[in-house]
This record gives sequence, C-alpha cells and structure tokens, in this order.
Amino acid sequence: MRAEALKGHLDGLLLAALEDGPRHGYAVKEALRDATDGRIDLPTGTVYPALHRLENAGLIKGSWSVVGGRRRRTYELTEQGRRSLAGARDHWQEFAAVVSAALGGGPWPATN
Amino acid sequence: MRAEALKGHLDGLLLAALEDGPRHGYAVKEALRDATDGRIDLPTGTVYPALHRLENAGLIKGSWSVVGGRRRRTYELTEQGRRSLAGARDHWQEFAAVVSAALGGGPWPATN
DNA sequence: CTCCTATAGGTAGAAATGCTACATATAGCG
DNA sequence: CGCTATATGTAGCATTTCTACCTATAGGAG
Repeated sequence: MRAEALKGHLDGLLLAALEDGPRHGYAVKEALRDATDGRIDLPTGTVYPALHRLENAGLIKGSWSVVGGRRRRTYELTEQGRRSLAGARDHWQEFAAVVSAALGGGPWPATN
Repeated sequence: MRAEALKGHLDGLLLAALEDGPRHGYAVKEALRDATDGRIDLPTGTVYPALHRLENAGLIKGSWSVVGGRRRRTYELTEQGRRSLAGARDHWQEFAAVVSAALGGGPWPATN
C-alpha cells in the first residue's frame, strides 16, 4: 500500500491503537501492522516522531519504564486524545464518503 | 473538510473529473466542487500546479484555446491517465477498507 | 563466544504535496 | 468606473511521511 496515502490520517490510526489501553511505541507499530494484515507497516522513523507530535499536542501521555532490561516509553490517551479520536472518526467517515462518491464515478455535473 | 486529508488522493480525483471528456482547469475545479456539494473546493494554487504535475507525468494532455476572449488550457486523459485512474480507484478501495477497519475500532490484537 | 535477529528508542535530512498569498488579464454587470 | 466571476499562473511556506542512519539489550544459532 502506498504509504504516502496515509498523510493526514495516521494520527487517528495511532490514537485508535491506544484506545484499548496503554502501549509503547514499538507495540503500536506492531498492533497497526497486525490489525491491517501487514498492509500498514510503518517504519520506526515514522512512528516515533508521530508519537512525539501527538504527545506535544497533548493527545497522548507517555511515561518511561524498564521491562526486560529494555527501556520503554508507554503511551496512553488523554481525555483530549479521546475527543480527537472521535473527531478523527467523524472526519474520516465524511472524507471517505466524499472521495468514494467523487472517485467512484457517478455522472459528473455538466460544465461548459 | 480538513483539506490536508486529500494528500495523496487528489490526483485520482482530478483524473476522474476528466474521465467524461476534456475540461479546462477552472472547470475541473468547479466540477469537483459541485460533485462534492462544495466539500472539496480547491484553491487555484492547488489545482493548476496539480494539473501541471499530471501533465508532466503524461497522465493528461493539455492544449490552448481562446473562448470568449479568455485563454483556456483544456486537458484530456491520456491512455496512461486512464490506466492510472483505474489504479487510483483500486488503491482507494483498499486504502479505505483498511483505514475504516483499523479506525472503526474492531478489537485490536493483543500485544504485550 | 560471536554473530545475527528481534526488540526498543531515537534523529537528520530529503521528498512530496497541498496551501496562502500574490500577480495578471478579460468579460460583464450595476 | 468599480466589482465580481472567469481563467491561469508562480513563489514560498507548512506539514507530514520516508529513507537512512545511530544506539542499546536480549536471546538464539553457530
């Protein structure tokens, strides 16, 4: 799947991956990959900066821990993040409907 | 509608607007706006560069004319453009299905 | 023990793409 | 005459994802 197609929709997906409970960054990447049958397999250079962005925006909150000798930064949704996720779902629905209609091909309005 | 959401999907929409026959740039913009009930109302600074990109890529072919004292550049799909449009539709279908599934919320696979 | 892979986090710089703001020019209406 | 719609265009900005790197630990293969 052309990954650039995600532009503008990744944040919602990352938030959704955290909806069921806290996860660390690497687990978010894996969850997204597994949930989409491998079709969305983000490079780490995309995941980590995106999580930092979301944290800076106050949509998720991270905390350090050490598990099995490896340090982890575990993220969870903030209240604002939950609201943002709900908004992302609404926007996606509208966006998908509009693009599907326009692309799918019904007759286009006549223009001179 | 958040306009950045279009990133990566605009080309397909522009190609679709030309599927039924040639149109000039301004008409493409209007057709897209009318077909989407005003939800996709692109600024000219988006439309014209995008059409130039598509022409450079060989997906559309433009030609100058003068109608009512105004110069127009009329575009039509090339064969390659038609194939690209078909591909864009396929990619959109898959993309929309994957994002809808991941965002829509079924249970996420467990990860430690 | 050493090498390789998976796990875990990260940054720097490039590439793509849509937007804002501006510039130009004609037609037509009030 | 000025304003709006039509018609095309460019320059530079902003955002976002990607590629290519770097660091480090755990654990299995050899």
